[in-house]
Amino acid sequence: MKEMKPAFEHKEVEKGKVDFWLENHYFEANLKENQDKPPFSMIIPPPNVTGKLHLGHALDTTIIDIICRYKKLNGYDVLFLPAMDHAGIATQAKVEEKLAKEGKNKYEMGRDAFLSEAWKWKDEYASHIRKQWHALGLSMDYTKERFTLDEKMNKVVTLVFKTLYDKGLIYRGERIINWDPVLKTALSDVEVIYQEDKGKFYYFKYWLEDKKEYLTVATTRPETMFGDQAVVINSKDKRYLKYIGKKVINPANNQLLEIIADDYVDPSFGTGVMKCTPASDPNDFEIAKRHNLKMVKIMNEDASLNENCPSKYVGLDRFKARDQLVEDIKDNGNLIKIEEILHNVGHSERSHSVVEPMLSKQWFVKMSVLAKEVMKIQKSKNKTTFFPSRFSKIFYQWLEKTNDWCISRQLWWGHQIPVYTNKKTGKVVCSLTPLDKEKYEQDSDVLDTWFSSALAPFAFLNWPDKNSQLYKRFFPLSLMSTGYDIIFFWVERMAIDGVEFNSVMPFKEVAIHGLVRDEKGRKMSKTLGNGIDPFQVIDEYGCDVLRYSLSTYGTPGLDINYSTNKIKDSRNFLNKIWNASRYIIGIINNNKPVSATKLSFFDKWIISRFNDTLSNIKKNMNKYELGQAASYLYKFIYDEFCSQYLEYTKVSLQSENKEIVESAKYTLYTILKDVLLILFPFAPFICEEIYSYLPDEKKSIYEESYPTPIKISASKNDVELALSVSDAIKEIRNFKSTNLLSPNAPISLNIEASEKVYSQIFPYIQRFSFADKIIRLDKIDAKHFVVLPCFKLEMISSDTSKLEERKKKTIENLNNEISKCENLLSNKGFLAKAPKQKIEEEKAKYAKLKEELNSYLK
RNA sequence: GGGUUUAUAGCUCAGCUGGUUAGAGCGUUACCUUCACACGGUAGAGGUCAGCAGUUCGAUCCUGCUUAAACCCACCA
Repeated sequence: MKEMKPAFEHKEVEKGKVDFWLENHYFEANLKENQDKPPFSMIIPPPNVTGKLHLGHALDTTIIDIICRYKKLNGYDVLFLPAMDHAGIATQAKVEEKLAKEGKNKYEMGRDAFLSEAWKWKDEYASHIRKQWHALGLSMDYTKERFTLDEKMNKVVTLVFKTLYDKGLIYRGERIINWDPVLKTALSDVEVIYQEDKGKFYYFKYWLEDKKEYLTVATTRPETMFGDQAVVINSKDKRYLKYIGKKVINPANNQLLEIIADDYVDPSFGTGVMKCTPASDPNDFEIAKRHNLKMVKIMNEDASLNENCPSKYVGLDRFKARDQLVEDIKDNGNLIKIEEILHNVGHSERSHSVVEPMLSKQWFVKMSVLAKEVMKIQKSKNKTTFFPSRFSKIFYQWLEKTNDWCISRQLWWGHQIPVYTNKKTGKVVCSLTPLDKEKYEQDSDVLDTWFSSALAPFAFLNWPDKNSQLYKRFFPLSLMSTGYDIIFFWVERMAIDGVEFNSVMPFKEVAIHGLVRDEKGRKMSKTLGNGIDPFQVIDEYGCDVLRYSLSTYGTPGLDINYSTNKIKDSRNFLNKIWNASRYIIGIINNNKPVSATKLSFFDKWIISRFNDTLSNIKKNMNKYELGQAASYLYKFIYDEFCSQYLEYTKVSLQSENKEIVESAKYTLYTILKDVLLILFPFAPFICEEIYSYLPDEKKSIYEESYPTPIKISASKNDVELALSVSDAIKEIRNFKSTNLLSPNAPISLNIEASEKVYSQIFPYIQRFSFADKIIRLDKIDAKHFVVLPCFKLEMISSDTSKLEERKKKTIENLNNEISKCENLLSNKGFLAKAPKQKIEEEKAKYAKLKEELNSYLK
């Protein structure tokens, strides 16, 4: 028989475990032998194939893995499906970056050659990610891995696109979109991050034609003045009414602009006079539509100025052009002032460049129509439940006001839009299959990455094949677990497509978690250098420690401040379990105890504590309150099982009565095994390892099922006796400590108890008090003693001052409590209105306190 | 402007639909190299539950306001 090491050594424990689980198909769903089990399904939020997984991924996947393992132990046929996301923009940017280092350029290479480079990249990173999944101990069904850009997915995407297109829910239109001038693509609204930037507010003179008067117009983006088509005032703004219909000179290019009235303008903002640049601002665009203004684009794809601007500026970058123009206007005497301001500026989520609102022809999904269906379901009893519930509101409110979704991207890496234009006739066709390249030209754009990941809950289960085993058995998903940061990106869109194509929400429940931050609550970032690499934690402390520390120190929906402190705490805890197990396994000595005919009161006490703990843990696991569940487990294992029970069994194990010894062994063994099963979802490696040392058990802890309450009832007397002994030992230790006596200093004790009680408690008191003399009395006749539920204890000492203090304090506390009770019980309102049970409890408490106090005063 | 969250021990956080002597870990003090564990043990110290009102027999918990912090959405040129 192999021996357990004296400390938990993670590398040795983890070695070969994942392979062992894989070989035995423990991660696989939908196996024949599990067909009669109820299904439970989740998918991983597919990580981007752009690089290493970070701590956020580790948190996300650990939570899901814990839930899946828990469900599996509880008799479910669990599908935990792995997948990766092609991450259009992000991956293309990385591949381009890599090519640039090699001196290559995508335009020179051409689309096909570039895509083959991208696929190489994908293959490389996908294999990295798979290794990392294993390192994280994720029990996903690796035989069912999916990728958002594989061929099967392309068919689904095309079908979904065409269906929506035919229904008129996808359309092409020319509108102001968010343009990323670095990546040279359109972005959706959610891909734009607004942040408060320092900027300048420039005030210019717009002279009237007669050059006698001017209007003051302020702008933050002077370079857009080349696209100005009008100057706008509010029709109720008396200051400017007289100018309506007149013309002013654009100081940027000397063109005449008509002064028009539109109620969009806020008279109280700035000067109340606004310039209108229809092709560079969404609000100006709307005004222009109302007034039939021309829409002149003034920028190229890279946000340099185009030929619609004076030749001096053509080709200049927007910010250089801005400075140049301001200089030039200043030289002409038309600059009034420049104000420093803080304003919200949109940045690209990927390139971080300043987003340029720009007129552009793009593809859109009509969200309002689709969102309504989801809202309808969310108001019905078929709604998806959110944990914590407040996210349901956030989810719903977004649906209420979401704008159309810009889904086309000017990239190559992604699902190409299945729309073709007849080269001769110009007729536009959406087709499920590619059309003849001679006759048709396919739209060169690809779809937003989220367009495909939105289909994941059903597409990954082989939809549209509705007869597919996976789809039939596992859709809708039982639970979706993800961070609150991608509710809008992903959860909303999954709901929208899920409902449109399946008529039900694609997941029954959603559990939202927070983000991982550093110990001071700051975001982890490269620039701050405060990031923690999960794989370094695994290397140093082990996967179980990472998993335990990530999943148990947080509250659902709130951010977790992660620190080495938490890592070490987790390591210490797991080491504690390791050692307790080592101790128990040593006692068991390869003979599985089977009978419990003579349980001691401590055995019964720990069993009742275990049953309570189990019930609390289950309650919280079922609400996905992992931290809460783990804290019940921690308290039980550390304080009750290890610190107390394990110590107390040292008495019963030495008994000459074999039944008593066997019963203690039985209790130790049974609880150890059950505790391992409860801990297993959190820390699978160490639990599987310890389990392998248990005699006569199954091949793997994976073949066990979740613990049920241990069917041995403890009476109130057993529990009180256990608590009395615990308290007595604590009192003695406290006495020694406060008197600066060493813990094993001899002491003489008198105990007032019945013969029966005394015989039960004596061996415990003796062993843990190191008493050299204990005498049982019918009545303690001393000044200083301690009152316990089952007996009284007198510590004999030459210096009783500390005992006196202690007793005084105890009596004081009792008196405080008693007066609280008295106040409550004499309160007429309380007696009239409080629930009867509460009143009874309070009376009982009062009686007990009073009795205890009397015992001291007698 | 709209919305959400947070405020509990020196630090990081629990407190499970209102009644507890308000808890844990780290840190800290004293003691212990006791035969599972120094990645340990024992015993302590440490809290006006941000503030003010209200509801209630009773509020850390519910409501309102105030203060402080974080986040999300929308956005004014």
